[in-house]
Amino acid sequence: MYTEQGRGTFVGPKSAPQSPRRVPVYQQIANEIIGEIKAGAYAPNRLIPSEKTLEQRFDRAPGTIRQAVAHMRELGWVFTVPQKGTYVSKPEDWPEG
Amino acid sequence: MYTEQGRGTFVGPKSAPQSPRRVPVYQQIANEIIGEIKAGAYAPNRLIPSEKTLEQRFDRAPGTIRQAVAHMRELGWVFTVPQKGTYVSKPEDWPEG
DNA sequence: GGGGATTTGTACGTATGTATC
DNA sequence: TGATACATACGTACAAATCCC
Repeated sequence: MYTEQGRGTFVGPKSAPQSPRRVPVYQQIANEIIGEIKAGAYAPNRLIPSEKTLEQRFDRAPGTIRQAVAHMRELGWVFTVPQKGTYVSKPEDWPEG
Repeated sequence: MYTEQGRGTFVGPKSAPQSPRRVPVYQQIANEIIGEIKAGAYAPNRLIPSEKTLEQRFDRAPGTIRQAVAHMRELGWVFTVPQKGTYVSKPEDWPEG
């Protein structure tokens, strides 16, 4: 049973047996970079590769790369300083820990 | 004096006399809709116009409208249910109050 | 159940602006 | 000055979930 704001309360699983639902490309890219951050490839307060560089590495359109970076930003893994670059957040700002 | 995470601490104004910096179109659109929400044009837990409708109303590209909606979402004015639409948040979730 | 319309989500590619170095 | 880097804005296409007959 769950509630959807403004629509009422419903009974039953929200999406059947949790459909596998494909993972968007931008999330796959984000996950890969996050893995590298956790592995220590990019240190806290240090720049990750530029969006341009990531475009080439993943061979994806600018918008897709921007979405990936935005996703990591929302999760707290990185922060961006305009016209400078995107930095790895302090570990205490990382999710689940 | 101010600090930029990862770069150090600096003295002086960050951008001279705080340049007026133009307001992006997506924020202008968001501000206009937020004004209408505050004015009661769209009630809490009710749908705001679809992105398609907003495109026509503001005569802007889809991406710009999506950014405007995303902006309102980040600020807490609305929430989106995929494939259903974007709803006005409960007033207690609105910013500054 | 079927089919179509609606609506948001994802992804592409391009151009230009603006701040930083 | 020039190169780099992110921000904004445009337009297009298709996917996927929902809703309404």
